[in-house]
Amino acid sequence: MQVTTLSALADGNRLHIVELLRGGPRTVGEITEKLGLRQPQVSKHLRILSEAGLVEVHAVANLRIYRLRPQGFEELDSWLASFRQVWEERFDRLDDYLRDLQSRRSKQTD
Amino acid sequence: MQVTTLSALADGNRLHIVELLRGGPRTVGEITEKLGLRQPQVSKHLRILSEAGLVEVHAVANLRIYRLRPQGFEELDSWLASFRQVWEERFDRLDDYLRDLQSRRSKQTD
DNA sequence: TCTAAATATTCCTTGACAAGAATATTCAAA
DNA sequence: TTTGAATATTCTTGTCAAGGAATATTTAGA
Repeated sequence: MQVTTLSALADGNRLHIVELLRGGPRTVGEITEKLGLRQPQVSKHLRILSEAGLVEVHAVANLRIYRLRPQGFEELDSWLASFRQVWEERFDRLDDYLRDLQSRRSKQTD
Repeated sequence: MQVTTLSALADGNRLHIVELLRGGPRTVGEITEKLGLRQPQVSKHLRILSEAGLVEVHAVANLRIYRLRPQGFEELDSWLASFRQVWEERFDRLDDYLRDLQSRRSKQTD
């Protein structure tokens, strides 16, 4: 799992941007207005999301239309999926671990 | 979606800890050894993961056994699921958006 | 060509966070 | 009860990232 993807999402404003874009493509100006931020900050956040592969741009005249980029979320999704499998198969291995621990300790005292 | 969850995961060392714990419960000492970090840093990282609800502790004597806490990942999982739905239903709404844009612009020139 | 709108970039300052070092706490065993 | 092992906490320092302000860039239209 890439840290850059998670770092990009680990910010309130960027999370808001992503959730706004879930409703469809948006212009920088629209995002700025909807979130009540200043335009330069929005551009900076979009750059970070873009470098993480989570959004992509489409230029029309002097407008920049941003939209989500599903591939950017895929890695995160399959990473989480791998955990789901672990939990379903052998959810709580604490008991096993405690037994192991017990036997290791009794060996020490041998 | 909680920022604290994502922030907790947005760190290389903590990601490693989580992936190590995917293999089952581990002691602070074991984590320290496996990751080649210093013990205090591991305790600090575990505290952050713990406060984010991603891991939980079980105390045995002077050992602390940490394990993953599935509920902590659930929110992230269902958040991602909500995106999956959006993509499957109406993946690329860029064309629609561009049409809207076009019509809005032509109205301006009227 | 000039202007205004939309967006990106740069520079600066401040706050948060990670690592290091030292120390405190808790527990089992002698 | 003292000691050593396992773990947590505190304090300090350096680094990085976010926001603010100012400015650059691009484009359509007059």
